[in-house]
Amino acid sequence: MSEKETSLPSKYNPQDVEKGRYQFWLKGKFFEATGNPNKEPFTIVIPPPNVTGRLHLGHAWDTTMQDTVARMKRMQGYDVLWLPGMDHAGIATQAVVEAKLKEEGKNRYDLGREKFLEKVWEWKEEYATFIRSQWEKLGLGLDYTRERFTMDDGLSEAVREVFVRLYEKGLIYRGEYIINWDPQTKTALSDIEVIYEEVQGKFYHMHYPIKDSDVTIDIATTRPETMLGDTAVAVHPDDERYKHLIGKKVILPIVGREIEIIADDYVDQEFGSGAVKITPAHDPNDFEIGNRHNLERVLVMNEDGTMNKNAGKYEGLDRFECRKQIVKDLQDEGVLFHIEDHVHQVGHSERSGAVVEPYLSTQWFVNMQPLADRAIELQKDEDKKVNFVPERFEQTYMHWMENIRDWCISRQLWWGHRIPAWYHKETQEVYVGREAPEDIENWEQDEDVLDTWFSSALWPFSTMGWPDEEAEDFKRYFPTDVLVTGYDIIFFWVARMIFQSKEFTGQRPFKDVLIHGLIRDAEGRKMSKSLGNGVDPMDVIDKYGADSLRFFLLTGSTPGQDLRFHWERVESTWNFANKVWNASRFALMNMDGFTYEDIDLSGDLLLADKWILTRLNETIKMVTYNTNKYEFGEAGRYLYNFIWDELCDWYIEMAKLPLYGDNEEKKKTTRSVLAYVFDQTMRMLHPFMPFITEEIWQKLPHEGVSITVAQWPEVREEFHDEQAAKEMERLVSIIKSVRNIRAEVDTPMSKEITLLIQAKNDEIVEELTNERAYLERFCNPSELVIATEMDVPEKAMSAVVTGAEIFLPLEGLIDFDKEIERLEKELEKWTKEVDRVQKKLANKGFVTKAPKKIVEEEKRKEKDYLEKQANVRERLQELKG
RNA sequence: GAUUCCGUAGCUCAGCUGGGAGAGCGCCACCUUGACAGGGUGGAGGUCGUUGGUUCGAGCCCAAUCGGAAUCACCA
Repeated sequence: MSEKETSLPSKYNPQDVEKGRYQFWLKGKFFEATGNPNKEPFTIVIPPPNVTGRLHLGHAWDTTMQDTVARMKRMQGYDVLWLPGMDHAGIATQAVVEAKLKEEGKNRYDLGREKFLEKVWEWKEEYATFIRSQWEKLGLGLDYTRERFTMDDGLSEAVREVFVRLYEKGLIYRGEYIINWDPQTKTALSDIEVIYEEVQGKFYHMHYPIKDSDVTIDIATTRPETMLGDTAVAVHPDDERYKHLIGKKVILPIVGREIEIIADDYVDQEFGSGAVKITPAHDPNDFEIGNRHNLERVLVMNEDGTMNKNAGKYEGLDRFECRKQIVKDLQDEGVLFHIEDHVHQVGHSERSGAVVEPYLSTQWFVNMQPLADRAIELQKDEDKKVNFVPERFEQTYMHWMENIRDWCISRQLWWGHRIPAWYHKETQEVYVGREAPEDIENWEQDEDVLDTWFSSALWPFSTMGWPDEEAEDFKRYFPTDVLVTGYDIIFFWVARMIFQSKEFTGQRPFKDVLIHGLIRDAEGRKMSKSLGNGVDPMDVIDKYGADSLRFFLLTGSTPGQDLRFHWERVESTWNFANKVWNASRFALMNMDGFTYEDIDLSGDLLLADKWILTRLNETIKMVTYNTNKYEFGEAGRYLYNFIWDELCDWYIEMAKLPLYGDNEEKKKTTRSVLAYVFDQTMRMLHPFMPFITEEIWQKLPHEGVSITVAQWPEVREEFHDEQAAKEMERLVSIIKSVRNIRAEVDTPMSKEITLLIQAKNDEIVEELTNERAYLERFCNPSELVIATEMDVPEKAMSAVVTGAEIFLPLEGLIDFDKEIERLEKELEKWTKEVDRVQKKLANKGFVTKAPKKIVEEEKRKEKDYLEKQANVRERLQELKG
């Protein structure tokens, strides 16, 4: 083994530790899937971030969880493929590039389609580089040899393949329907891209005059400007109030158009006046009614939300300006007779925030029902279904699938996968195909592109070479093992991946899907640009290091819950990292020249050694178990407690005894245990804090080139020592009691005291005598007596532990009244415990029905408590007497 | 209207498919012990929202109820 630097600076500095480490990993190709046939594959595909900008804390959280799983699996010997990539994010990306153009006083039409797309590609390259550098800072073990982009050739081929196949099966169709129109970005949206918000609006009540009569019919609306497109008034067929009017004509005010009063079951007699204006071109329900009654569809708006020529004198006005005008005019004409406040839900575009307009338009749709049915069916097979973690999200998913609506997939954008449909210039014939038609000069391709999510839905298999089903990666790494994402995109993405995967590969896209929540600010608000409360993960890393950020994210919440960001909590994880650092520093300081080959655990182990190895076993068990269940918080807590409380506070303190002593044999054993425990601990901590653990591990006696490919710790039964655990417990109780009494009488550790330990039997005397050195180190006695029988001085403080009583003769320091008071409290405590246990044991139901193990445990406790109670009582009587 | 989540120490949250209430931060007292003063030791602080039920036993299961949040669907 070559000579190496074994010392560490006294302060943990994440910048120094993390610098260059990622390059070392990449150079070693530790993150590249090997394809090794002797290893079992384990696959994760990254949820591709949008190429619109910086990664936020949500990405950091999401990817850290994936990295943690991937790193553990890699160490466990799997051939791990964690595939990186990015999403072209149609609307979002086009919007930012257009915004940039606007700054230059241009728009996309000035450039033209081709030039504009060149600009977007430039933007994409810039941000892809930026995103990769952020992944690097987070320490993500990604296989860059397989990085993908949703608009790569291969992925685009997959998109066309899926489109064509669905079209050929009749599952994709084109038609004129009411869709959600965003007048700002001038594109159609799918239903889930519309966010409904409660808005304080108005409810306008109007009289529509009935032709050839002096009566009117009252109707109400929240969007009075749409009345320009009314082509009927509908009432319920059974409504006694209106039955006689059915078939009569109404003169549409302002417009003067004659429209019919029709009867339709859809109308709710109870709501409003029971009569509804019907605008088939601007309302989905009215559209349906219009179809049933063969009504004319009158579109009154342009694509940008201004009124068109059908609006007559209102032509050119913005829809909201038109509303104001028309309200005024209707009032003047006496048609509009009442306006009331009305709170209702108004749809807004997820991307632009604009009020969405229900709008008649020709678009492409996916006929969802058959696909959804198959996805629902999939969940019925326990071995083939997608396992949601936490389980409850499966219900959310299923509910959506069971109430599925057709998916509008065309978008009036330029950035994205252009729809593979061509229209014959003369015959208007439609051609859908993987390639353009041969006599291309006679055809025109559809101008529109596909919804971004159409390509993301194929991500788990399009990235692996599909539609080539013989592609090696596809055969080996698909289906993937786990997908990690937030609950906010279950519908957008998770659900769509599942039905597309089922349809095209016949399989689930991933075995597990781990759903996490949202990151919020310290007050619990969503982080958003408008609030300006966002925290840049790179700022956190600059301040506290990636390891601290990661550990905070992993341990900050439980699966499915939201996570609040608190700087103080990141700081406290930094403290933990610093603790790990300094404990390792101590270990290294005592390991000069010690090599991995020198580790020898076969010698005589001291109590502390046996105990820490037992605790290590337990920790390995719990960390592995919980990480496998994606319970990173629990796993992290086991690591934290083991390292801080057991390893640092007890083991290291106890190890100082042999390390600072002159028994070379014992020193070597302790060094072995230290080296072994630190090695194993660093490995376990590595998926959580990759940088610091690699740094320390490299300096520890170790074997292998990188901790990233070191073997994951295994429980070693030969190290499990129940007896040592018990003895350690007694020892710790004694030490803590002494500390307590010292605190009570204000006697710091530096002052020596006399310590008398009266053990219950000879075995315990022997046991404690063996551990005498520890007692001396931790209690600092001038005199230490351990015996079964002894003259107990009257003037002494005392305490009881299991199997022994301790006395500290502290003449002059003791306030006897206070000591009696303290012991009485103690007695009360044990009496209470005894009562509780005895009551439990006297309960026949408990003894007969509770598991044996529990009953035995209670019996053992009863014995222990009775003994302690008796000892305290006796002592109290002595003092009083 | 349907569904879901949350309510536990001053604050932020854990609590492992029911078996004696935990952590971090904050607070109080003490400690310059040779890895760490961003440390150590000791301590205070909780009717586990409320009420019922199931059970030998409930923070955990069931029902109801109060309060907070989210998602979906909505009547013009």
